[in-house]
Amino acid sequence: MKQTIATLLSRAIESLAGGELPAETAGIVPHIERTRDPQHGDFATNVAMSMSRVARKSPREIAGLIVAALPSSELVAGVEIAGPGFINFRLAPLARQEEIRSIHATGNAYGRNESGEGQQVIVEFVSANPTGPLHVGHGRHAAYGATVANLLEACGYKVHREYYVNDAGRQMDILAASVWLRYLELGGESFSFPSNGYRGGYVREIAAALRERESSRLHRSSEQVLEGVPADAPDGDREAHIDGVIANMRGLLGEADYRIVLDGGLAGILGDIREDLEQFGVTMDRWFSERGLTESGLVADIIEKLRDDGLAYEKDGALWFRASDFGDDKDRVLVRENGQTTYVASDIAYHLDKRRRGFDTLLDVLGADHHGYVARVRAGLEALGEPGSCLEVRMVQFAVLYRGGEKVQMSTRSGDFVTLRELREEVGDDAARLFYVLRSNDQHLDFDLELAKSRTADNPVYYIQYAHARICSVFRQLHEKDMGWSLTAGLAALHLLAEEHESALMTGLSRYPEVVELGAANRAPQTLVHYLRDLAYDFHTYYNSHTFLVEQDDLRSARLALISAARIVIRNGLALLGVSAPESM
RNA sequence: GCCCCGGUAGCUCAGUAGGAUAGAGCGUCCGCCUCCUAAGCGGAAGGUCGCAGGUUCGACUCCUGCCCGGGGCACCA
Repeated sequence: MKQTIATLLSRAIESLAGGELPAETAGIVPHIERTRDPQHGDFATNVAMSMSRVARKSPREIAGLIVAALPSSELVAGVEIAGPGFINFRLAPLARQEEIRSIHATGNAYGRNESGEGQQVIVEFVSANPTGPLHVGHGRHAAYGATVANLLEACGYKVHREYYVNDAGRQMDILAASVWLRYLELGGESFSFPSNGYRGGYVREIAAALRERESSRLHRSSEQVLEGVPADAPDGDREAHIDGVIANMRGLLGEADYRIVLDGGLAGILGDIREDLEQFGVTMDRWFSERGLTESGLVADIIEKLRDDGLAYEKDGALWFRASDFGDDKDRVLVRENGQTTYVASDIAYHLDKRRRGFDTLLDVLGADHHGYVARVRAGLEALGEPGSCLEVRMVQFAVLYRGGEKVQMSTRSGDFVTLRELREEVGDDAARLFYVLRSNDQHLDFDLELAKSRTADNPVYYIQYAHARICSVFRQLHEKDMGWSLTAGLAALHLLAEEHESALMTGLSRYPEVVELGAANRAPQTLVHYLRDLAYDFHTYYNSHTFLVEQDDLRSARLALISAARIVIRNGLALLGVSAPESM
């Protein structure tokens, strides 16, 4: 619909450019928006005001020229110049009727568009360290990333969803040690568990599975494990303590068996995360292993390249990347004094790999606490000859759970944190998916558990779903009352729908494609949620003021054609959000 | 100290490239079920868009400074 107006305007401007308006105005793409006040019609453009400087004419004068040059259209009922130079368009009822026909004709594809022009975008999100189950913060990343990916896909982008698995580094060694120690406990050993180890119940489960597979083959005595290990906190140093345990473990088991324990822990946790996400409606196209990046030699390659290009230097026994030459605050270590590469090196290699796989846009969804990471990865990409602008980062602020006005405490220590799985079980997947994207990603989220569970109008999930269920219910009533209807007849009789509530609902429906496009362009799923709430409102008001199942055949069919169009749009919108559209509630 | 996010109605938040009289939900107050689901609908009250400058025909929106809240500034990831 908006497109129709855009086309008319462009034609008018083209015909004027080089004549009554300067030639430069030909290329101007008019900005068109919905009016806020119905008195101003349906759409408005400020194009006359924005070109007044170039055209050296007053906005109202330009508006007059454009309006005069506008091709006539049966979809536009009126055009007027208002205020400082707005051009307002009032749509003919036919335009809204055509949109309802279009909804029925395109069905599940209604709202999809090609604004993405087939650009390849990789959306990396969640990417939580595989050291334990996902918690509620990751849930927001999952819901946000998945919804943005869905929106982009609906706009014709080629989307790839990816989870970067940090399966290298010290925290994996700590995980391996934690699993092994629990395994030893199951074999009858007793000792105090390292304060720095992973204490969650899931570690015991993984240890039990390891026991199942390996029996007592990997058993060693606690004396052997703790031999020469510095004391743990509070008396000693917890880091030194766990490192000592890890070192002994590697020595006692040998590298192959050490790897068996570590991989068992990794596989157990990743399996859990994957299942959790899939049940949450979030499916990754690929789980990209950090370790694989090192093993393939890419990390070594980029380090060598940077060194060869003079973009890395030795200092204090480490190898530093000149990140500050590329806009970062300071230079970054690529290779530590101990010879190990850093996560910065892996991250740069990883993002270069994304580019090599052909992605135009690298969209990273990161926690607010990772914003410092952006400058160094971008610096790395630029140093390797890639445009820094290909990296787009969206921050997700923290989510805080509330239960009846009380903040729910979350602590990652001691393993009593609230997991995503617990949240999903408590409020349900639909409520969780929608609540997570209810607010802008830039905004801290207060997640009210009681509200998410409540079955009242306050709860946007139920409010929207209820509109869908109600429409389905009307069709069930239709059959119970033994009345009939015909979509063809209904679409032919749409001109009968002249009530205020009816045109409001039609206008609401016709906005959907614009909302999808805008939501994708701004990576802003909350736009879609707010829209669906408004649309549900338009429906509920209509429902309350008019009976659909009337005796008059053509009117009944027209109304049912309208509400079934609403059903299609609600269903499509909820699908993008990953929320179900129940037929009854 | 530097960097990132936020500050809009009592509360939680929207606000599309700078546009016309700043919106929604909740809460508060007043109404509506012999009728397709009251998980709903109608109405009312409620604002110095953190503060101060600047840019222009026009600023919640852009720029500068300041105040408040959250987060980050590792040879951890």
